[in-house]
Amino acid sequence: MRWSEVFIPTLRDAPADAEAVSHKLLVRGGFIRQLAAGSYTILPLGQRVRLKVSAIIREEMNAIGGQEMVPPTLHPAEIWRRSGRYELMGDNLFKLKDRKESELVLGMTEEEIFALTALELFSYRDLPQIWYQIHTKFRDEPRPKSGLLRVREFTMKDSYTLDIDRAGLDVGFEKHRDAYRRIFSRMGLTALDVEASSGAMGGSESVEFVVKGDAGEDWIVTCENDDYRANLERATSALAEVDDGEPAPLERFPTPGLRTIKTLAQAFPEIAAPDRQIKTLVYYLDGHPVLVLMRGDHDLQEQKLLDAAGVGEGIRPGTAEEIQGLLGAMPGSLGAVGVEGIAIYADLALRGRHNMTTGANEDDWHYSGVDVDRDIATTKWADLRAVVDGQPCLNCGGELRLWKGIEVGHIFKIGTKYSEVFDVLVQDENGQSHPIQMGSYGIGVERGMAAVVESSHDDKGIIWPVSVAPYEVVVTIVRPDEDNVMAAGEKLYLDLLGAGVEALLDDREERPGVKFADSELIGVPYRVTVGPRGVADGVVEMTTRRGLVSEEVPLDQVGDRLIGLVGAQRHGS
RNA sequence: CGGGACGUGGCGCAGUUUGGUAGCGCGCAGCGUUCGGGACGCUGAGGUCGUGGGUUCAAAUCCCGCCGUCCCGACCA
Repeated sequence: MRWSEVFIPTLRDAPADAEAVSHKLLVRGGFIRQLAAGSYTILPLGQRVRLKVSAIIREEMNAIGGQEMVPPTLHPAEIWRRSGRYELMGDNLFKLKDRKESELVLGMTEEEIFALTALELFSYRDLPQIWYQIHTKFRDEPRPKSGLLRVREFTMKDSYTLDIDRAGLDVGFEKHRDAYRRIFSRMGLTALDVEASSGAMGGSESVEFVVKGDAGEDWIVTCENDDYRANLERATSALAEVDDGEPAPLERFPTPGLRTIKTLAQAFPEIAAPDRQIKTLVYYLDGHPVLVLMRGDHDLQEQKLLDAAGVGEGIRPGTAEEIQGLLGAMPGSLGAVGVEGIAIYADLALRGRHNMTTGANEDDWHYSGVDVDRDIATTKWADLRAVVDGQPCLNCGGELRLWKGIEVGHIFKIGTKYSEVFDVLVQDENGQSHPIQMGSYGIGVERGMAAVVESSHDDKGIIWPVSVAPYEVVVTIVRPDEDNVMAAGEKLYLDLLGAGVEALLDDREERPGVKFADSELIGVPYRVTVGPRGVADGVVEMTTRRGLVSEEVPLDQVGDRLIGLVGAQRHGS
């Protein structure tokens, strides 16, 4: 393409409120323009990148036996009601009505649709299957942000595995893990697969692919020795043994004005050190109150509570009034000793502990000598604790590190949730019917693009890897008005095109500085500068975008050099 | 949804406190001089000041409602 003829609206000024680097650079470089909150036009330059990302995904999905299809994104609400997700997804699901007042929804992930399609599978002989689509998803995000990183309409590759049994599901899951590793690596991303919470998707096990980056919204926990990695919503750490000493009797004692873990510990260091206290929190899960017990020096990880309770969303702390009505005391003097009729979730760190201190459900009174197993009617034990930076690794005792990441992919073992709802049954070799085991796997295409920019840029602009670059080479003509220069550049450009290299000819009537700056901003991996200074001597300057290193190359060799360089990197690594 | 901020040519902003009929930089068009790291001169085009109402002789400016966008919190590819 000739730059003078294509639509690449670069900007000198960044959008004022853009906060993520990728947002700024993609707007400035003329890749995207915002239409509304969380809604972007992908401009020609952006579309070239998007198509390359999609192509990589498609190749790798096909390589593991994936079959692409195109289901609708507009669905009857009825289908979502049947799976229970019409309610579960809450306001995140776009809902609308047609002219007949029939209720419709816009797909935000499509387990339901693929499960229905799978109704045409009847036998174990038909399995396994891997089906996928690459197209638009809608989510009514409460807060779109950071350009392409979080939007309301985006392209997702979602695939679904269908298997006769758990073993088959495990195989499909691992195939996806491998495919995802290759996809992200080919895109030039360093993505880590980490254990994650399954959230509203349902299912037993999930792994998230994350790319390190401050613009991300995920907190990731990894061990300094590299043998542990998990999402904070899921992560856990080793705990030092606590010696509780000889059991003492349960006793009430006055604690006037002591309402926090800290002040109580200071007043009664012997019996109320933070790790000797039981913190009692009141939460409402789907409208039902629960008591959540944590060790005094630990914080609750809310997602873990949701997972333990099997609740999709609908979590909130109780208000002071609710708590007063429920337990008869205000926060600061709460406890679960003797409490009945309310579900009690206790963190595993409290298991087997005695000589503990906790509120007595009367303002300004506490209990000491609490034996958790003896005195508290725990409904459910669970790991509810939020990991803190520096805690010891479960596997090796090394220090855990917390860092922010961008979730670029997520793979789930769903199991039979949807196949049971929609009666997707297949017969095994003995003629017995089983609900199909489903897996569900997603990659956000535009978010992936943004993640590449987040992790590959410098103060001049984007640095695209060849594998996803909008153009592979830009031929920059320094003086397009000088015929011999223009002719030399044009010949090189045509030679590159002829060899299959995606070249952009910067033939614009601009000063060299403008052209250099623009090509660096849009991140083309290689630039050849053709100017009067070199053409006279038969040389041009070849510049690699990463590091901006330049060298002089004879004009008659530069084409082959570039064809070789680009060809070697086009597939990604 | 809770908290904070903003809305003025295509982009970035000033003007609002103290009402007087809209300005700067970039970009854009024409001409000329320039041209290996974001040039310069001259000329010019382009604005319902988000929107509806109110106050006033007079509103970008003051008051009220609405809409939109961004940032901080709870959700996700």
